[in-house]
Amino acid sequence: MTAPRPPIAEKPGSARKAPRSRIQTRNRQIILDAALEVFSTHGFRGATLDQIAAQAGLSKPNLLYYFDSKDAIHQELLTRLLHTWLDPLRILDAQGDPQTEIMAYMRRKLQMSQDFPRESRLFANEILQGAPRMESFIRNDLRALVDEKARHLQAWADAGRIARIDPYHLIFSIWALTQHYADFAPQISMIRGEGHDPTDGAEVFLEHLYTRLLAP
Amino acid sequence: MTAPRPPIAEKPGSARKAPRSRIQTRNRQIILDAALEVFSTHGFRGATLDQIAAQAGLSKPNLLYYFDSKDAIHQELLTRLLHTWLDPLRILDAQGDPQTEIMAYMRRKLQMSQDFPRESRLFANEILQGAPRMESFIRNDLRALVDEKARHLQAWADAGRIARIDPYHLIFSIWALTQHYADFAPQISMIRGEGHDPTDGAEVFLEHLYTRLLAP
DNA sequence: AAGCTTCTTGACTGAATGGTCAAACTTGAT
DNA sequence: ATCAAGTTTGACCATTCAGTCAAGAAGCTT
Repeated sequence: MTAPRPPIAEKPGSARKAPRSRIQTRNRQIILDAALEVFSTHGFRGATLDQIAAQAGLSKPNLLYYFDSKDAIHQELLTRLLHTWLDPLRILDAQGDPQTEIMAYMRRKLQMSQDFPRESRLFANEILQGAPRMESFIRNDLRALVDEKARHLQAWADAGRIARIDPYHLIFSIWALTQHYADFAPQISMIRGEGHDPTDGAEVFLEHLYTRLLAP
Repeated sequence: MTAPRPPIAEKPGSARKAPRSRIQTRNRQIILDAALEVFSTHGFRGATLDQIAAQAGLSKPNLLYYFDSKDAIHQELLTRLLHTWLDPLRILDAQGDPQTEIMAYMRRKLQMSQDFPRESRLFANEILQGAPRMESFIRNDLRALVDEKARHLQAWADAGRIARIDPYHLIFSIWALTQHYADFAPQISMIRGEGHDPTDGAEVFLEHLYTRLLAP
């Protein structure tokens, strides 16, 4: 019944690894940057293509020349984000010194909150929505990594090298404390006065906190 | 030019303190409950009246019989939320025992995360959007309260009754840690397995943490 | 400069959205 | 039972939204 349709030249945004021209690389990046801004503040459903187009300084049809759909832009952002999201924890070394390692992990996460607040908000927005687009990532990749690192933390606690605390809650506490400085930055600014950087004093405080928490 | 328009009977949703029938009280509550569910997961712009109407089991025009607009529903939710949001901190007593007071504050906040996760997510969503609808609340009410309590904490620290830590970051840490269990509950569930309550073990962990952090 | 490809956009479409309205249905006081 | 007030909704409207398309503009290669 269905007539065999002739092969159609793929749009550059499409799946296949099409070689990308300078213009494509540049404009895709501009679009992703604009989309990150909009998605991270309004969530997926609250963001509009017109808004992203305006932010990017491109026309809406032009966005859809580079990406197949609103969904595709969002998906690309998430993919790129999740690819690097695990890195700070992955680096945590079971062979290293417990306090140094955990402290360094905390510092890496805090640094990410300072350097990539929009990515942090994008992630937060997804979780608030129930994480429908990240479920498999969290259930598989993230969970496996956390389980592994939690075993190391537990081993350190058992060996008396750090205090006897629940390793999962230790990890959650680092996520909570560091991401708070990115996700709740407006609140912090309004309370502390617009003068400060929201993270002013955070590193000192968190070092103090984890030094005391971890001491065996 | 404009003809003087006759006084119009106000809709029940309108501003003035109209006396409310049983049906009104009941349906307004049903609507607010449904709206809280929807707004807290999708944010203001991502939520639709149809979705709220479906959740409430009412027709869309019926929603707008009880509230003037989508905005009015959201505003009412925020007003109710902010009215009670400060209470746990307000109770903190400068005359009491420092450790007991701070610990009790942390426990009250954690309890609120368990009891009112949707309210917590609504708040988080607003902050992620830059807090446009809560700016004056944060800049005035919240800031004044935090400043006041921070002075008490500072006095305690100066008197050597708790450790010398930045009082603002101490408060932020309590917000971050307790709200994380509400706002990031899906992530926690997916990592720990659906069996647990996300807040399992949280109280013990946080008590341990603040005991060690606060000790002079 | 010619000719081909890549890029850009104005004008459009169908569906969704916030909101209106008049007519119909309930409720409660008499 | 009656009637006015309170409540509910189907049909509708203007706007916004994601996405399409054909035609034109800009790059690239020769």
